[in-house]
Amino acid sequence: MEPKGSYYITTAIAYTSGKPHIGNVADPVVADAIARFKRMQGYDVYFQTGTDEHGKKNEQKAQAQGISPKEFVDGTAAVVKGQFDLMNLSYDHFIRTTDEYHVKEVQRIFKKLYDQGDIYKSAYEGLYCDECESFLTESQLADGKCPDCGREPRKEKEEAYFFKMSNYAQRLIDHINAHPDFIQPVSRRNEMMNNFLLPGLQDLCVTRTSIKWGVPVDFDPQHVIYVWLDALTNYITGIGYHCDGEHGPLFERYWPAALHVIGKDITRFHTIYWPIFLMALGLPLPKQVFGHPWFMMDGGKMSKSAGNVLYADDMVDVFDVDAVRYYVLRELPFDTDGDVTWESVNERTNSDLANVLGNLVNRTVSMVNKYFEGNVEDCRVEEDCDQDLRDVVTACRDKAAARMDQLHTAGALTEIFNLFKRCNKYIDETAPWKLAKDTFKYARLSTVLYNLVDSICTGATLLFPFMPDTAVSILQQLGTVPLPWEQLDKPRNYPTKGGKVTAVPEILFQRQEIDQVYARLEEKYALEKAAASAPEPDMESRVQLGRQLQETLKIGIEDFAQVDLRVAKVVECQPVKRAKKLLRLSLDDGTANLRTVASGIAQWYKPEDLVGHNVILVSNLRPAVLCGVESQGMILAADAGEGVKVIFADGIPAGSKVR
RNA sequence: CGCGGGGUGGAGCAGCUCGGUAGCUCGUCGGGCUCAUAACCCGAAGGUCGCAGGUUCAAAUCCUGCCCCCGCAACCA
Repeated sequence: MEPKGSYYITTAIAYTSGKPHIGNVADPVVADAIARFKRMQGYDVYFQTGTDEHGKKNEQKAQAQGISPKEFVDGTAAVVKGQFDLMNLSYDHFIRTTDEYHVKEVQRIFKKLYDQGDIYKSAYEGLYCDECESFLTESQLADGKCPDCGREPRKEKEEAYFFKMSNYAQRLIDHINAHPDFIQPVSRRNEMMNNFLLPGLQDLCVTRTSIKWGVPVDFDPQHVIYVWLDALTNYITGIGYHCDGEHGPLFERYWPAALHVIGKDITRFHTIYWPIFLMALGLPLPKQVFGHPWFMMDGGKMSKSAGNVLYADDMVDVFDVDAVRYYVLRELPFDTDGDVTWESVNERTNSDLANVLGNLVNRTVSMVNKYFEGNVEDCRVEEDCDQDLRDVVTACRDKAAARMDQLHTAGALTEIFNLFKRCNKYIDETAPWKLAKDTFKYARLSTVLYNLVDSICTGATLLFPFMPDTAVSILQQLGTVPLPWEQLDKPRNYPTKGGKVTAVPEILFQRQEIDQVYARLEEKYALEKAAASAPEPDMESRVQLGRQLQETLKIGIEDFAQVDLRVAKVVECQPVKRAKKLLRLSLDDGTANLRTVASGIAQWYKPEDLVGHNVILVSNLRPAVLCGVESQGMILAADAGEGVKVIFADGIPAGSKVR
């Protein structure tokens, strides 16, 4: 494949104040799909993401937890990285603004800009809240009071360094006018021009003295470099920029960046301040900045306080990584904010992934096995509709690429799914099951299945940048590997003789009813809540427990094997009359008959707490009569300090043997 | 008059830069098929394109006015 040049793509670095939600992982996911697509096309791609770790908020949160800021951000950076990795991101470098090389370089950049007169020392004047130790803007005020603590702010002056934006404003305006694609989508460009550039750019305050957790100005250490000069520069420090001009090889190879993918709220910083910083450093500007819109939930902005936050890991738990990636790439709107709901995620997963794609692969593999024992061969017995199918398939690559060039991941996915839909239609048109009834038509039948498998290979390869695991799984089932880019606009890439599909089709995405989705969520939240409320035993009790365990009689595996443990579902539950402690449970133990068990847990559980849950049953215990109830077994529970906790086995089918 | 974005069949969106048959997905209804994950394929119903004016042979699209919703603080892309 011919090399097509370098392509450096970055996401905004994530602020490490807590666990990122689905909106926060949206831009890395979009960037990942673009990066993977460009790689597939033969570009020399470098993909960087990371975390922004300095600032007051982290300082405060660390203090509240009684740990150092670094300890705090080490923890949250790991959480962020965990979520990113969960989403299967193919970044080449994960930068942290606390990385030493970054900190050092930020200091050098600051010094350089100061020495050349772009940064000057002055005083920041504004409303200051003593309680919160922070400056407030007019728009932040709630009834003239501090929005956090409700106190009256006072006028305050703070010594600070400023960046002289006016030096470069006109150059930037000219650049934006000369490069209409620089800011995407265009609506953002108008906003920047009308609001900030044309009215006259204010100088930007680039240091604070009220913050300690940050990069200190090395020649004036009571000043800490404020967020933008620290955070934005990650895009160059991460690939080895050096102020003295002795850049690392990556910098020479990849700068200027092809694309910064960011959320729309920080468009201003990426399309005004960042380009100006770069001009001041004498560096070329990134080619494009994409300020994507947001996911809304229930029509409002996602926020923890409103309780309408969706987290990637929850979504991955209920659906699947690739389903979540698909949803983000398919539904994250390009120009205006869009809603995300569990219903819509479920709908997309069912209709596009399970029905259209999953079922297509499934029925194709099944038919190849059923009619040809897994062997695919192109007998070239063609009919008219074959060419139409091929036209759609071979045109798909360039259509998808065109959409990707516009950064429309949704559009590209629509093109790819049109290919899969065309395949489903082709099956209907050719009706292989009818051909199979006539021995004379086997050559035609074979051709039809070949065309199908061949088409799906092309579709699956194109799908790879968006849903890597799924693409690979499909290709594996078809007994092949991803195709090279330059083959994708041609038919018959699948080996025309001797191709073989897997013997048993694998379900790619399982359909779920929305009730099941909610049930799984509730279960998950309940488990998390229980886990969070379970206190960790202290050291003393750990030692004591260790002694107890040593003293208990050792038994052999054969002894344990005599106990038959089974998962059973509680179908009914009521208190036992005349008994304070007993509940009478009716259990489905996987047999045709319900089993009655009396359990001494009435103090800790109400009947409705148990019904519908699965528990673990000792099924071969000799029956006993308790308070007039014949108990045919017992269920497992743990003495958990104050109370007793039943051991649930939800999600495991009734009757399963525990061992 | 702070700035910006939006209002298109039941739901969610595209179309608007460069006026000319109103498109997609889901849902609903009817039909087909049985290889397949109750799936797949075909067809139908359903829209005064927020309201009122204007420009034009022609406006969802351009212009003006008005109404409504949402961002521009905080945890947050």
